[in-house]
Amino acid sequence: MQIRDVAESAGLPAKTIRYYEEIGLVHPERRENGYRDYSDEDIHRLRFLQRARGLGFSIEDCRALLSLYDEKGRESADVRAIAEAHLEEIDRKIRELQSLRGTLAHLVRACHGDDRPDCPILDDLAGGSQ
Amino acid sequence: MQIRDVAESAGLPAKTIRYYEEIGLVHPERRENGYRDYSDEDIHRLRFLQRARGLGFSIEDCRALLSLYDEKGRESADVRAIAEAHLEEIDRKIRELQSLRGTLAHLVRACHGDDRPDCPILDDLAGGSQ
DNA sequence: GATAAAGCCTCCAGTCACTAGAAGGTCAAG
DNA sequence: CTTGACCTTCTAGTGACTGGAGGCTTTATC
Repeated sequence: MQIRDVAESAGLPAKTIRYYEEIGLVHPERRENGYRDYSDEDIHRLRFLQRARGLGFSIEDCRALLSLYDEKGRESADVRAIAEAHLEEIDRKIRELQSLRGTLAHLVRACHGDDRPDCPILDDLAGGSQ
Repeated sequence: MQIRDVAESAGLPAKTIRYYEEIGLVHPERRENGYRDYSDEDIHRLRFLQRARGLGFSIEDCRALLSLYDEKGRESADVRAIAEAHLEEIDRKIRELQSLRGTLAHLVRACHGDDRPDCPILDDLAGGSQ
């Protein structure tokens, strides 16, 4: 299968697929004319990547997950550890964003938002916690 | 004031302060020896940047906010518009992360996480929604 | 006065995960 | 035989820094 069809079937842009090859996540064959030729196995790996990236795993996480996937005798605990670390990271980000949201929402509420120049948002940014 | 002290007083690494100059957010004077010399005004702007970046505003948002800050006759509505757009962006990110969290937490719960090789996390990544 | 350490300068390269675009080869249809 | 849609490689750009090399200047110590 050539790159265009793989792109459609895996839900990834062709550029991205070439990039994944460059960093060693897939290794498609080449035809005589130099075109990439993807096996079912390659397509499978690309779908795996598409899903894992969609869940926010980093490329390095994906590399680790793929190698665990290749490994027949792996322990599910290893996979779970990666997923749990990622979950914690997500929780940390959510908490951070929520706290940020609180501060900003407070400032937006305080600003009258009309044609007058005085603005609590700028005032806070300029010297808030001094 | 020279860069080291500014860095401490604004809570930004010296490298970052030089970078902000490179992209035109501050314009410190130079001494005879070529060292940067920051005025109170410069330091003020850098603190402003540190706070705004801390609230997650992009550099371009910061540039806009600073120019509104400089502008005596600005309308607070302009500032509020930037802040509100940013708030929506934050809300969008929080929602996305929460949905992602749900999916991932579900997978982690389903995985027994022991020394056996079968693993619902990998199974899902490999062929989840087909 | 000599020297060493700390601090300043510029410039280049790297980060992450792509993405855009240029220049050129290949293939199928009309 | 030409057109147009593919494919290839290569380089450079994104955002917001960060690290490091190589080379001044200043400050502290002997």
